[in-house]
Amino acid sequence: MRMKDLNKIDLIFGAGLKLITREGIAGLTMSKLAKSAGIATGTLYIYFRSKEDMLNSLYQKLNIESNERFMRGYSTEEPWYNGFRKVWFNYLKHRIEHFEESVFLEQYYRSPFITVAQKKMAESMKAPVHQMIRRGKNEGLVREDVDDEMLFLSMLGFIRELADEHVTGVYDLNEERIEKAFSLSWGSIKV
Amino acid sequence: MRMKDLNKIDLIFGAGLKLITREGIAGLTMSKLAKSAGIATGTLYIYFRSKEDMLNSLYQKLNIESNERFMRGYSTEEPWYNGFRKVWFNYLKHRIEHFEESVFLEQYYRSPFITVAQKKMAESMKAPVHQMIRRGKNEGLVREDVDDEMLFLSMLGFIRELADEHVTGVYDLNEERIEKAFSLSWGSIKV
DNA sequence: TTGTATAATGAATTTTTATTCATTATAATT
DNA sequence: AATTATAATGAATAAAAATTCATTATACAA
Repeated sequence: MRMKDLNKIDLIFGAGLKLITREGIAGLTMSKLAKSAGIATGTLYIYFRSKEDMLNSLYQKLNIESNERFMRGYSTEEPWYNGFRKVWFNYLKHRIEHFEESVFLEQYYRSPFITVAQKKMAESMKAPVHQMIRRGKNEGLVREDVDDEMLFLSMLGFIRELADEHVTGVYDLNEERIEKAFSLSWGSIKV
Repeated sequence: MRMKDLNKIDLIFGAGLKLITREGIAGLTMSKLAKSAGIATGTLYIYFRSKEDMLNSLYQKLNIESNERFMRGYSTEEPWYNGFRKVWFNYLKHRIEHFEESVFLEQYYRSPFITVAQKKMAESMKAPVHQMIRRGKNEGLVREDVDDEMLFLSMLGFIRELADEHVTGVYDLNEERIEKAFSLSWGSIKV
């Protein structure tokens, strides 16, 4: 008995992300997807029930994966500043190296495909970063006069713009600029 | 001889933006659009050659309108800080009051519909804000050790996140929080 | 008023896209 | 090596969406 080729799912996902980055979810068709993945259109339906199912699965996978990456290497054992720095760099690295995923996640969030449960889940994923910020406050390292969410957004928004412009070739990021950007972020949240 | 009803174009644009905010460009169909605008599908084709033409026109209009709003009231006659504050508030106000437009502009940017010329134009729209930042440096008010684009992005990214979360009901913005946010932005770019 | 050019309509048509399915190929099992 | 269950194919079909067009309604001009 022949088995399903599990690599094929990743192959499809990869091709999908590439197409979506170029022309959005609005530009994605099943035949383009199959062609780009180098398989027959019918094969798509062996791995996914429908186009909607394919997009749902992709979202599910990426949402978990990417949120896992943000906190990688962070530990409450380590000094707070080190952890914060790690998370900041993780996030920038993530937005750059997984740019296509970010584009997809944002588009999917405003597509006919997302479900209510998925919207809720996305929201809950922010918890670990909030915890980190609160710890920074408790240790007297982060300013208390600005609430957690605002601090979070100032960091997140900045990194996001930096990465976007870098990837699209508008603003080239080098080691020096990245350090500068980090110190800008840190400067605006530290006590 | 009966004339075209020019209000109808805005009616169509308005209905389009509402639908796109909810389900993205991927979710927009001409029949949904007509229904939502309260007209017949055929009527859409009196005002626009095609769906693509409709989206192009909408983009063109919004891109000009929204960029015009950012610098509204800014003048080199006034003290720099006042102008900066004005632009900062303009931008936040814009992202909140014209949230649907922002969603559309971003999706359109990664859709099969955008043209190369439109991409270039979008880039060139940033010039006035850059000029403002340079003026701030010349007057010794803005830190020289960070380049214009980075300062721009730190401001832009933060405002954008704030507005998004506010509009989607995740983070409620009040007078006090807005002032706090502005001082956070200003604090990170001032000398 | 009346005529007329054009706006508006929505069902019919065309085009595009998603999905199915009969057929072939292939990996695992005996 | 033969069997077999299922993967893979891509042309055929179904479904959805864009666009057209014959018909009707209406604003403007004479």
